[in-house]
Amino acid sequence: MKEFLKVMKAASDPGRIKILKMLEHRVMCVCEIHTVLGLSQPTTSKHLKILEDAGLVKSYKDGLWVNFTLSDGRQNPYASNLLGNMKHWLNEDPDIIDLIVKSAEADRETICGK
Amino acid sequence: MKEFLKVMKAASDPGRIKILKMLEHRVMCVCEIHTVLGLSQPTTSKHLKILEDAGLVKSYKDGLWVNFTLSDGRQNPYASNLLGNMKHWLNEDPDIIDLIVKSAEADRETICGK
DNA sequence: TATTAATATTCATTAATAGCGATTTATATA
DNA sequence: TATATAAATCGCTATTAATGAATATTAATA
Repeated sequence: MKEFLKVMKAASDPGRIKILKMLEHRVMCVCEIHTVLGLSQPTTSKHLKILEDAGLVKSYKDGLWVNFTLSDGRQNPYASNLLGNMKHWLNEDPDIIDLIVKSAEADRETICGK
Repeated sequence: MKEFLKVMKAASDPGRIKILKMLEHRVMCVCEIHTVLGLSQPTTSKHLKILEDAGLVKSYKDGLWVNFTLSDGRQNPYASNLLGNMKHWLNEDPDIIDLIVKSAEADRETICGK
């Protein structure tokens, strides 16, 4: 029950859903995500932690960057199921469409170094 | 996005998940649900409203009683999908097993009239 | 080793949610 | 019409969650 609720709660925030939708298209680092999302870096970092704890995303370091990708979902069946469904959900949502465009343009080299 | 989040939020509370699992087995009125769940009648009523707003359950009146059943999910694809999955989720959870036993024994005629 | 850069953590503030007692509403019936 | 009963709503408190500024941590590099 706890694992299930963790996934549902993780999926209950618009910012976190936007992160999942962006990660469907490509790997992103924290500063790309927070810039595209328009949320502060700490807030974004916390959202990512919640998603990771729920088994929805995973991360790996690359120098100073921390890259996030969608989880393969082998650990958590609820997370796996949600990720599978999400792929054909919200693709017509105007906010999501806009976000995907922006995230495609976002480049850590130009965005993060400022 | 709003409809999706509504379903995820509705599914983020243990009491509401318990309600859904009980309704998989039979129709129940508010007083049966609140008694079996051990939550107050107002709290239970509010949970049911949240579930109904999310398209997860529906209700119909029968005299003084209000009966709740799982929604057929025709209105909301997210709700429909969740209800379908829920049927094979959490069935081994000890709390849920216990709850189903209790809900099977609960009878509005003896419980509610007190 | 000192510095810079990306991310994580801490902290304080505000907003949202769960909970229940008291009350109201709606329906049935004496 | 008066009464009883089931459920919904109101008012309030306590807990949880989201947010960002400030700070700490970690890793690369001058």
